[in-house]
Amino acid sequence: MGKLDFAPIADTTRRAEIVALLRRAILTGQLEPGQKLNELRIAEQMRVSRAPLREAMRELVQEGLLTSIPYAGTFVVDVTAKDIDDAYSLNKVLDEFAIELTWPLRDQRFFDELDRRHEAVKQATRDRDTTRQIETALQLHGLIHEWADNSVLLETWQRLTSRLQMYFALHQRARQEPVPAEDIHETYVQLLKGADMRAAQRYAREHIDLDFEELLAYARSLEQRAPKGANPDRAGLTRNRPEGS
Amino acid sequence: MGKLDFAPIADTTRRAEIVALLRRAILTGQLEPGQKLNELRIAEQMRVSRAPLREAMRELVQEGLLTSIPYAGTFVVDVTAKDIDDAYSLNKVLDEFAIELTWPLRDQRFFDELDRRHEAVKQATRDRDTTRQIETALQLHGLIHEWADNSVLLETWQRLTSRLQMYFALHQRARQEPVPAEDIHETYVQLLKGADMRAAQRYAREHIDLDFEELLAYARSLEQRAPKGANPDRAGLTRNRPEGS
DNA sequence: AGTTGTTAGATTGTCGACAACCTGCTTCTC
DNA sequence: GAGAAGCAGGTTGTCGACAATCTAACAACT
Repeated sequence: MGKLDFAPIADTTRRAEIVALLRRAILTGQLEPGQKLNELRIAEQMRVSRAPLREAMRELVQEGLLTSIPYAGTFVVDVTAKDIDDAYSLNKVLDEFAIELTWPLRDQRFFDELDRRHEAVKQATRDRDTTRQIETALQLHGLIHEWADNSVLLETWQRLTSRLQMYFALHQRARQEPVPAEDIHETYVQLLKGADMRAAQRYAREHIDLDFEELLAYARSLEQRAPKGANPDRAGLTRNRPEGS
Repeated sequence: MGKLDFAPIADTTRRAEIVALLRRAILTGQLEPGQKLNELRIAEQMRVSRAPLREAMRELVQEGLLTSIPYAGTFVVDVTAKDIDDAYSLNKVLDEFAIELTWPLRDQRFFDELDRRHEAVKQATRDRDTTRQIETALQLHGLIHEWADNSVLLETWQRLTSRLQMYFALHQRARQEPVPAEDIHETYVQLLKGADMRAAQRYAREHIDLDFEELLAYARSLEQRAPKGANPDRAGLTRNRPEGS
């Protein structure tokens, strides 16, 4: 018999598809931060009952892309400069850790995949497809986390990435010019192929800092403006776990 | 007017209470890893409809305490030695980062809270209340993450902690003797009060390693045994995000 | 005997309707 | 006119029932 590994079959539940749809809408900025999600309206648009939609929203709440206030509504999380700062500083730590874990595991397949993803970024850049540019760049950076063979690290990084991607999309959408952005990943890729792990870690920090400053400045400028109407009044990020006693 | 900070009102939705109930059941080991959760049965026991129960389960799936296989069921995540190893190694990195962030923010209130939590651990130890012992010890360790003023770090640590607490509870439950455990946190607390940040970071690593080795050995011994019946056949931790194209 | 098709039972996924709740407006009172 | 009480509309939370799917047991066939 042919010894072939079949991929697990796709999730064919409405819930899973709704999650994918909503996530994409949030990450690409089609749903703006702070915006309220009307269950009835969305359910009708998707031709779906509210039950699977609500379950999907619960998942995204836990994923950190939505916030929920009982009996008031579910909203797209709103971006604060501090959130971005927090996410980035943690991201640096995770990157350093990922490089450390990945380093001894690098092989030919790793280098090939690295090149492949790097090429995808360059392609998106040539196409001036900014959304895809963000997506591919994050996938390139994600390789070290996938390769590190630490499921908890990967999961954590993916959560972080979701939010970062949202911020990036928001940023891009605000700027008129679509960020041509030369190939700023070349050095990063080369260092990952090289022999000096410390150098790679150091560069990961500095490189990330680069486009980060710009993003942070933008976030700060956003907060100067008056809070928009759809803003939930006190919907901070403070998840209250009733853990007491 | 009296300037008084009122605590936010409690979540009075069934969903939130169900989440709390289930989480506690999982974290204390009342629900065993790999066990299947029958929706109808649980809903009847809680005198609740399946809708809020399912939403609650979706949250816990995203929280990493449950895994779901469409049309097959939702199960308590099963513990592998590798998971524990992964969680711990990441935890070390996070601890180091948390200490770094917290260090300049330490003040009298921090020290007071540190002592308070330390006292809680000692009390639980005197009471021989192993479950509470785990809970309070994790709360003591959590202080640096709460104090670090980085919401993303805190959230990440809480996710990690949930799973670690589950592992600990499983471990404790398996051992007959309830781990009297002297005051192994004394040095840790003293170092956090001291002036040498590096020393505190170093000790956090080593100290954690201490009880970790024992836990890891237990996890490995678990994997020697044949897989139990209620085990979902191929329910790996691979969350598949259909992100493609 | 081993494999394949069928069927009954149980469980999960989804739906439409009702109840609880919040919001804004109107009305009433002073 | 200002403020409180009450009503109407809309939205979220919950419920019970139905549809889709899986599992296991049994029958039929090679």
